[in-house]
Amino acid sequence: MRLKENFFRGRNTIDIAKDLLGKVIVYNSNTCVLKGIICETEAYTQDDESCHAYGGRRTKRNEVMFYRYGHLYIYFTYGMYYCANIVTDDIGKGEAVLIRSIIPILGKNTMIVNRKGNAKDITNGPSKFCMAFQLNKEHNGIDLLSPTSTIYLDDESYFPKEIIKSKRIGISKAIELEWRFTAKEFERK
DNA sequence: TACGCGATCGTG
DNA sequence: ACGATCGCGTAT
Repeated sequence: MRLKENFFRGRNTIDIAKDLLGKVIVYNSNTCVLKGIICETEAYTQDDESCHAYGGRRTKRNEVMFYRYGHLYIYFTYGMYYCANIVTDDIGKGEAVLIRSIIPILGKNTMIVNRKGNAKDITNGPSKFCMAFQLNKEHNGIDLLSPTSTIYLDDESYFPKEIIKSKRIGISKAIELEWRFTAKEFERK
């Protein structure tokens, strides 16, 4: 069942980051359907120095972070890569969750092709996930909660057996916060 | 207009 | 451990 507004409404970003573990991200492209179980996330809040929208800082790049929860914020980094986030708060707040890793459950062959034929470790990193799903700036600002959107979140009853929290990686500020969440195994209920 | 750096990845 | 590679944010 597709996730609806009530998954986000009135809830804080940290809790949403945890609850996204086990949810399925679906992409209906023109040519195929791709699905993966979200298994690693990182939370980024407004009062978090390493967040693009820290202190309400609003730029052309991070504009989508200030949209309502459920929108997809995709940014370009390191001159080569994209990272995908899900906006988690109300309009004007600027909080989001980075999708760091997924487990492919449908369209894996297509993902391998999208990853230039490299069949190993195809989706275990934020930019690897974007490459496998061919997500780029064209998808920035998509509303995952819209009934007609080609990308959306689905609850297919996968539940993490255990959620491991740890420090976020690849950042230089607020590194002490344990806002990275990982689930290694899931059970279907 | 100029410059330094980055929520990464792949190779060695 | 390190190089690739370029848009963005900040300073001039």
